Amino acid sequence: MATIRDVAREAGVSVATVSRVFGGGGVSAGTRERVLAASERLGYRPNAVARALRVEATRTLGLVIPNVMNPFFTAVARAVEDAARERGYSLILGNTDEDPEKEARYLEVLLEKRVDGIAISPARAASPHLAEIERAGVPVVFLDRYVAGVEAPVVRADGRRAVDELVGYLAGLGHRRLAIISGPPETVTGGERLESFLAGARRRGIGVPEERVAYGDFRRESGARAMRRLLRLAEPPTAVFAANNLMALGALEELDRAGVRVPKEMSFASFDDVSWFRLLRPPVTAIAQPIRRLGEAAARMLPEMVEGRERPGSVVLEAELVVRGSCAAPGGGG
Amino acid sequence: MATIRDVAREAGVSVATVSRVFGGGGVSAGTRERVLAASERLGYRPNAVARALRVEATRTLGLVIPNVMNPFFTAVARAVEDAARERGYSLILGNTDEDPEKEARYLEVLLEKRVDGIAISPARAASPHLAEIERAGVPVVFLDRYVAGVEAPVVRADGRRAVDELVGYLAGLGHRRLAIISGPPETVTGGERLESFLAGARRRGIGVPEERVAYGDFRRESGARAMRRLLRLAEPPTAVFAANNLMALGALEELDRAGVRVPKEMSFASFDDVSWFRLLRPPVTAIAQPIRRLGEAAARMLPEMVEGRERPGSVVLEAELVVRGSCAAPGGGG
DNA sequence: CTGAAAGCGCTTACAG
DNA sequence: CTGAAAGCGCTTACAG
Repeated sequence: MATIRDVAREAGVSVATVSRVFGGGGVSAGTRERVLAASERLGYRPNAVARALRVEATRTLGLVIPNVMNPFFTAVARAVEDAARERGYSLILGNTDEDPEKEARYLEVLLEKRVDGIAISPARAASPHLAEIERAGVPVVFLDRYVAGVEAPVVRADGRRAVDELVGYLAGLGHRRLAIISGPPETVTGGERLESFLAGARRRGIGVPEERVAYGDFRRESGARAMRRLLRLAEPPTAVFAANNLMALGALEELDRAGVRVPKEMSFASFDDVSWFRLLRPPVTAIAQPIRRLGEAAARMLPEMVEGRERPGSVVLEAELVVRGSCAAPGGGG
Repeated sequence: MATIRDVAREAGVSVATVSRVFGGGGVSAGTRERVLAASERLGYRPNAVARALRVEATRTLGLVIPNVMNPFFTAVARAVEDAARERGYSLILGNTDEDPEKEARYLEVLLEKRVDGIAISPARAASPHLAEIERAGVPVVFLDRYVAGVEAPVVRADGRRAVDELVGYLAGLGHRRLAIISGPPETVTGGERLESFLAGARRRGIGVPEERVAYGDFRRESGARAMRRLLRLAEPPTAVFAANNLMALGALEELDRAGVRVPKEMSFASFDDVSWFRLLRPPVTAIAQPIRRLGEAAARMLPEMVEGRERPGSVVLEAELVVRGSCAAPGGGG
């Protein structure tokens, strides 16, 4: 591929002049035209890696998320990507599969590739690489989850109030045997949803014995497994809350397979709302996160930090309970 | 951030030696240790952009898809990302929103960033930039869709047989008023699905008048709009086929909103299978693409081409009709 | 407005 | 095994 020198020679100018034509310096109209014509003839494309080396900025951002297959992250990714593109940044995508090892590898690569900033939803609450990144001065934004001890703004939805509200709703319906399919408690979101569920139940005089807390990993298969286990209990729950959309999918598939009727024989609700929840019979009661607003906030934040305009503060929005038809009074009393 | 010179000075060796330690040249055990210790102390991370400039390879691939929110592309992206990572490549993600302009901008950026290869599902059947990329010698593989005239392998599922089979199935059920919610006919997949649907109907003596061909853009909202239009027809169809998953979602929402009962009052089928189709009542009859195998094929291919081992041939797999419960005899004869 | 030159941080023949 | 030196393709003070 043609280089800036080829173009300079072809146009009869210096490489500095060619650089100015593409970089936006002052160049006379005639010269500019000759340079453009020459670069057209040669099919010249400025080499962004040479430029990045020189100006010490890659115009590239890293986005590290646990799972592209999760519609929540997919929607956030879309928003981030959109805002990044608009501001002239590219996005390197990293899918960690909730695996801290993979996450560590990705962070190393992003560091070596000298990305200008990183948006990350960390797999676990601790990460040595994140501390290194902080030291290296690379702007970081946490998405949905964060790790303590790292000075970086967080963009997330707080689900505690909505989960408490859900528990109240279930209690009001008459449920006393509540179960949760929890995410990993060591993640912020996993821990928060579990704790507010448990606390909400306790406050209402409802005990949730350990056997009715089933731990999953936020992925679909673990949701199915958890539901299978809950259904086999000597005293199965009358209402189950899945702590994210993917585990809800697995749990619903399992209910289907087992022929358990919702909400007649089992009430069900999910954290995260997904478009197809409304199409199910009954439509699924869920806790919706303001995804679009989250994505936009994250997307705006990173370029701001990169360009050093300011240190933005965290953005914490509220998740909302959306009552639909998947919960009813226990004991077939629907 | 520390550079290779800092490490060299700290370890009392030349930069060449430091480079060899990280690049895998022959270095004595003692020297290696001193270099590693020094780089540890300084928190050194090799600068991949300098390396890329020097070796003329970025170890970065571009992935350009029409829509991250489409579970099909999301699954393919995941497979590509996985295989890329395993082979030491990063992935720059580009979301075109089916917009040829956005696609063109992305391709320019990828070209300037000197990615080692590009996997793309083009928005339209023609693209001047793709020709330039070919000239530039950047390896390309087409995913799902391709543009004629560009010499690059394609990885896709051929849906023609399955669509024909679906039409036969519907005809066998007694349907004579067939409708299709088609994708843009100028895309390979849009055109192919529409044509095989029309041809299958014709061959069975069923005419599909123009008013029963509703064009969408492969996105959800267009599916809803199309279904709304079909329902308002003086002679509405008795069976509707949506040409992809997102338009199917929109169409199903519209059927729901209009209170049309499936399959009693309307038979419905979709191209693309999605996990939640099985959870609907009735479960949706669909044409499934072998996504995992497609993703794996694409993922394997690109690094192979980049490393110049060979020019792989195209991979065309077959889509499969999965009959479930959303189609029945017309006229409430379910 | 334009050009010569230094330098961004690496890798890699070449020599020893 | 180790080092000195050239060069990858740019940008940007500095001088004219």
